[in-house]
Amino acid sequence: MHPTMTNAFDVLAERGAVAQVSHPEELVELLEREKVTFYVGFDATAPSLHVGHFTALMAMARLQRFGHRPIALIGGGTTMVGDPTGRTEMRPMLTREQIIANTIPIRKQLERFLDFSDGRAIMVDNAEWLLELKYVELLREIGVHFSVNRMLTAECFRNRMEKGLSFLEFNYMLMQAYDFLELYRRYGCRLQIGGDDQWSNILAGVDLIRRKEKTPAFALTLTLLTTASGKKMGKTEAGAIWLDPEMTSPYEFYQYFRNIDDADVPQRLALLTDLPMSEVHALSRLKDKEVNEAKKVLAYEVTRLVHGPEEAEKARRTAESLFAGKDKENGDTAAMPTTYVQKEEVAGGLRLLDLLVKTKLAASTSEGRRLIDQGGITVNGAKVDNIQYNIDISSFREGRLEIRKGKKVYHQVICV
RNA sequence: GGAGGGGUACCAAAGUGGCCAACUGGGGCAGACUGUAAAUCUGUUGGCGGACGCCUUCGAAGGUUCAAAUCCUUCCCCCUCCA
Repeated sequence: MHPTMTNAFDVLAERGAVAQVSHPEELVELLEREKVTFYVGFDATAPSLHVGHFTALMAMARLQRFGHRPIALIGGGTTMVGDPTGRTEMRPMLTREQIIANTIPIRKQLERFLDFSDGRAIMVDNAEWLLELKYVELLREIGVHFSVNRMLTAECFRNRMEKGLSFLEFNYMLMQAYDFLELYRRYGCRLQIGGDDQWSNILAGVDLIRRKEKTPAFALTLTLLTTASGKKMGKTEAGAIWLDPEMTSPYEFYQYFRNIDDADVPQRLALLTDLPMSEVHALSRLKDKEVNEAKKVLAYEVTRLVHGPEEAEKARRTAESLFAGKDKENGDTAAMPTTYVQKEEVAGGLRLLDLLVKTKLAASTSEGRRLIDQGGITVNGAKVDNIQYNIDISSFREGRLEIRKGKKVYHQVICV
C-alpha cells in the first residue's frame, strides 16, 4: 500500500508511531533484509483490550503487511505478578481464574486484528512457561544477569521508591525479559514492541538475549496516546474506552473520537487509521469549524476498523441525526444506547430519578437529583425542572422515550 | 528485630475533642459561552427523603466521653533511619 516505502520501519515512523528504538540502524537494516518475528505483550488485567492497546494492534498489522511475523503474547503469567509501571500503588492481585477468564475475550479480539492464517501470526500465553518456573533455577539462569542497582535507576521503579514497591512487582521486569528470551528461543523473535512506558522492561529483555544468546535483539516503543494536555488517553468519566462493544458501544466509541481535542486530531488520524498519509495531512490542515470534518472521518475510520463498517455507519448516522438535525424528531437512533423496560414497570408510574439510575445516566438518585436541579436532564426534548418528574405510559411515543443528559449524552428507553 | 513518621472522600492534601459530610487543589459531572472542540467563568461532587431532616463515612476492631477523623488499647499496612 506504500509502494514507495520499502521499509516497514519508515511507515511506522512516518505515522508518528515510533517513540524510541534501541539500535535504529541495525533494526532498519534487519527489517529490510528479513521477515522479522516480533512480539507485543498484552496483560490480562481486564476482559477486553482498550483504545490504548489499539495503537499497538495497528503497528502490528502494519508490520505484518510487510511480511513480518507478529507474536501476540497474552500475559496470563505476567498478570499474576502485575506490572508496576506507571502506577503509584500496587494493583489488586487477580486470581488465576479471573486472569484465565480475561484471557478468552482478549484472544478473540486479537484474532480480529491480525491475520493468523498459515502461521502468519502466533498467539501464545506466557502462563505456559512462567507458571512452572523453578525459583532457584530462574535465579541462577536469569537473575545473575540483572543488576539491582541498575534496575533501581529505571524510570519505572523510581516513582515507586517513595510509595513502596513489593518484591513481587519488582520481579515483573524479569518476567518480561524472560518472555522475550523464551520467544527468541521458541520462534526466533528478535524485536519487542510496546508502549513507551514499557521501554525499560523491553530493554531488559534485549540485554538478556544479547547476553545469553549472544544475538542482537531490538526494542521499539510506540508513542503513547496522550491528549494535547498530556493526559493519558483512553479514559473517560465512565472508565476506559474498550474495544468490546458490550463494554463500550460502537456509538459511544464513535462519539469518543468525534469529541477529541482539535489538537489531537492529526496524531490520531496517523496512528489509528489506515488513511494514506497524504489524506491525513490534508485533513490535519483543517482549522476552526472545519476540523469537525476531520473528526468525523477519524471517528468513522477508527470505529470501522474496530467494529466493522455496518456498526460504524450506524453510529455515524445516529450521531448525525442527533447533532446535525436537532429539530428533526425522527432521526436515526439505531445506535443510541438503549435500555429496555417492561410495560408493567411503567404502568404504575416510574420516577425519572429511578430511571436515570437504571439507565446508568446517574450513579445514584442523589446524582440524578443534582442533574435535574442543574438543568441537565431533558426528556423527549423538554427540559425537566421537577425532581418529582414521573414517567408513565404516556411518556412513550411509539414505545420509545429519549433522555438527554447534558448536551450530548443521549439514551433511549424502549418499552416492551 | 529496634527508633521515628504516616494511613482522611476518585487523586493529592488540610483538619488533631463539638462550628466536620469534613478547608483547598486536581479530576469528574452540570450550566453559560462555542464548533458535538479548547480556553474561560459559574454551580456541584457520600447515600436516602420535596424541603428544615435522617443515615453511613476519615486503615480495622474495641474503649473513654453528653460528644471523636481528632483521646486510649489492640491489630493490619506503608515510608525513613538503624540491624
